[in-house]
Order: sequence, then structure tokens, then C-alpha cells
Amino acid sequence: MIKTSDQKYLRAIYAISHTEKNNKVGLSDLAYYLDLKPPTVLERLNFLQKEKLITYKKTDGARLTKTGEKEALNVIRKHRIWETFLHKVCEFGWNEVHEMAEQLQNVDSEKLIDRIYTLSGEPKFDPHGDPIPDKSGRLPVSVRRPLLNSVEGCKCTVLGVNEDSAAFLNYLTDLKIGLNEKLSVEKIFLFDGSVKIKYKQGESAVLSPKVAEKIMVSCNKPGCSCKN
Amino acid sequence: MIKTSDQKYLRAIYAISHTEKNNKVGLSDLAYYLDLKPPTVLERLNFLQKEKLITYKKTDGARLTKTGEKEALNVIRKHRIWETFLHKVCEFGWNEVHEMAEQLQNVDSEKLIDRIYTLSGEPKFDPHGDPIPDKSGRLPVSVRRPLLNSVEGCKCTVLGVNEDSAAFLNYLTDLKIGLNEKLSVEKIFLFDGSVKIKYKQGESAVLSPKVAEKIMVSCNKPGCSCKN
DNA sequence: TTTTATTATTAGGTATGCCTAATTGTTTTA
DNA sequence: TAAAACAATTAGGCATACCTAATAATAAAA
Repeated sequence: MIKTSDQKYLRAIYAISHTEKNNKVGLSDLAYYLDLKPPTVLERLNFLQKEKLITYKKTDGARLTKTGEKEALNVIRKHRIWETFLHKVCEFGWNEVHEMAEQLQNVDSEKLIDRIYTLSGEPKFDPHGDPIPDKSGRLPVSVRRPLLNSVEGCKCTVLGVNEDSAAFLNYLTDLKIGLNEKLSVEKIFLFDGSVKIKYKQGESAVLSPKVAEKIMVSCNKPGCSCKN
Repeated sequence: MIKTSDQKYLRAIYAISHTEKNNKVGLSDLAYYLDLKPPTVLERLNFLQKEKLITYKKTDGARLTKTGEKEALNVIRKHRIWETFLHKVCEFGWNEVHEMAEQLQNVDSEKLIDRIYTLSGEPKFDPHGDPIPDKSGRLPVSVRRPLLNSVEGCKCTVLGVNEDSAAFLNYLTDLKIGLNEKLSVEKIFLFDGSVKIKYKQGESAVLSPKVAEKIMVSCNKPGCSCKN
């Protein structure tokens, strides 16, 4: 059985390699992400390589092997199912669930995850809009795209976000933008790409491109001319 | 903040000192209970004593201080609430919940415990029939007594058990004796104190005193002449 | 292309939470 | 009451999972 501390490494590698700038997962990127020092991480990477869960070369960074990716997706599955449960069944805000799920994902019982998932209604996406892998690690496909890619006049729905920081989530909460919120794109400012949106009854906001890039939506009308 | 590994010690001391033979909690009793070696336990007991969570003297064994007992009851509360949740909401058998609760009790969120408890209907006793302390460590009083103390003819209800071992719980499951089962005491054999019971529609069993001692019941009629 | 900055690696260290083996008390019980 | 059994203690060791400081390799900038 693979240790929970090692699962953290696998999950981190997975997360970093699925960023926009998805090139190589360097030692110091990982150390920074995990809040550890490079020598600590290096030691463990060598171990994980011996176990054939990753490959690691200084030039190439860390990459998950087939087995390693499966492990990573397994933890991601647990994490996202717990987040879903906490949000849907326990009624926590989507900005509160991450910390708790981080601890709960380590509980060792497949059967428990199954029950929790059933109780949550077996959705395909977690409260941040991230896809929940099935038991064999397959991800559901989604039509998520960044709000930033909208054309003026588009009406779309918030499916999730691309950042978990409390600062960001609290900002959205302040604006009263939540999961499943329907947004209407009023204007795209050519100057810097800022996006003006309307939502709820009469709320409106101008979002910086940095923010709009991290809000994931899907268009309400199929065949809308927004980019993906 | 007190470490989860230290909480285990406090809980163990609490558990052992609340046994029938509740005299002193010796070093080796504790070591046996925790499945550790005496030197390991001694080291930690000295630490816990420095922290004023227990007192420990070779002659007197380990005793919880006020603070220590409060800590212990706090973990016990979490453990029993998780067990209740797993049984009532997730529909696990009462013989499956202990292991999972052991892990879940370490999750650090008062708020989560509150939600889980609400979802479970805020009962006063867990699925083994053990009382759930409130937030200040107060225990609800119960009228539990061992089945062994019954008089012939008594009708009573199973509230819980005094042992958590899988062997014991599986034995009860085989006999189809579960929580809230109504039992009718047919005969007490003077020879060794075995108890013959009837229950469900026509099931019957003769329980050894060792078993009958560990099944906790309450009489269905107030003023029944059973001992407590 | 030399200097500077960044990143990776090695070597050695610390705290935690366990362990075994040996020693010393303290009970039983013969 | 001496021998045997058991409980408590001391001393020293090991693995894990981190760390710092120093060095080597590589990439970026002057």
C-alpha cells in the first residue's frame, strides 16, 4: 500500500503538470507547491522513481508513469468526492471544503467513499467544477472554458474555478458569484480584456482578466461563438 | 494543540479506568491496550504528566487530570459521533464502524462534527449503545445494565455492548442479535449463570455468562426486579 | 563569453515515535 | 523467606520525514 505522504507528491505532480504552463515539473516547483525544501522532495522523488510511480530527470522534471497517474487519480477521486459531500450534504460553502477534504481523503475505506458518493447524488463534477474520475481513473469530459474567452452578449453558467486560494474564493463570495451562477457578458474591454458581467437581479461587476481567466463556465446556448 | 497520538493515550487511560476492574491503569496494561511496548508508553506518560494531562506513579498507575479527562471526552465525543453517522446515515453495520471512526475522529473541524451530528439526528447514544458526551464533556445518564443481571421472565431491549472485538460482534450478528433487539429472558441456569433468551419470531439462544455480561440492555418495564 | 542567478544535488543534522536488551523493583507462591 | 514471575525503568538504537549549509550544474543576463 502506498503511503498518504507519497500520494501527496503524486497529486502535486499531477496538479502542476495540468496547469496552463504545463511544461516540466521541476524540483523547485514541486518543493514550492508542497511547502517543503528541495532536498526533502528530491529524496522522495528518487524513492518514487524506484517504485516506478514516476520518472525523474533533472532535464525533464518529474512525470507520472501509468501506475503513478492511476494512483494520483485515485486520491483526486477521493478528495473531490469528499468535497462534493461536504458541499452538498453538509452544506459547507465551496470555499470551506478544501481543507477538510484534504484530511478526509486519507481515510482508508473504499466502501466509505462509495456511500458518501451515493449520498451526494453521484455528480460528475465537484463543487469547484472539477471532474470526478471514476474508479478506473477515467475523467468525464466537460465543456468548461474560462470566462475570459467569452464574446459580448454570451450567457453562461459558472461551473468552477481554477484556483483554490482562500483569497480568490472569498473575493468571489464577496461578489456573490457562486457555483451555478448564471452570468451575462455585457462588455469585453479591448484595452486589457476585462469582462463586465451582469448576474442575479441587477448585480454587476467588472472582472480583471486574471480573475476572468480562472472562472470556468459553459455557454448556455450550444453553438455560441465563444472560444474554448 | 494536543497531538492525535497523545489523544490515543488519554482515551486509552479513560477506557481502561472505566472497566469493571477499574482499579489502577498500570504501564503494562496501557502498553497492551495500545499495542506498544512499555518503554514507549512510559516515555509518553512522563511527557503527558509534564503537560498536566495525567498523573503517573508506579504505585498508582496513570490517572487523568481534569484537563486530561476533558481532552479524552472530547475525542470520545468525536469518535462516537462518527460511529453514529456511519451507522445511521451511511448504513454501515455496527460491527464495521469502529475502524473508520478511529481515523475520522482525527479530522480537525468542530464545525464538521456538528454537521455530522445533526445529520445523524443528535442521539444521546452511539450504535454500540455508549453515551455521547456533550461539548463540555458531560455524559448522558443511562439505565444500561448487563443482560447477565436479568431475572427470569424479564423483557428487555439491547442498548449496546461492552466489547468491540470483531469476533464478538460477528457472533452477535450470526445470532441475529442487533441493536434495539427486544429480548425475553426465558431461563437463568443456576449452574453457571447462562441465560436463555427468545427474540424475533421464535429465535432462541443460550448465552454464556461471559457473553451475557457484555450485552447491555434496559428493562422494558420500569421497576423490573433485575439488578443493575 | 564571462558573470550572475537559478536550480539541482550531496552531506550531514534534528525531532518524533517507535524498538530491543539489560537492569532494577515488586509481587507471588512454593 | 528464597525463588520465580512479573512490572517498571534505563540506555541506547533505528526509520521516517523533515531540515540547513555547502557544492555543482545549468540557464540567463551583461
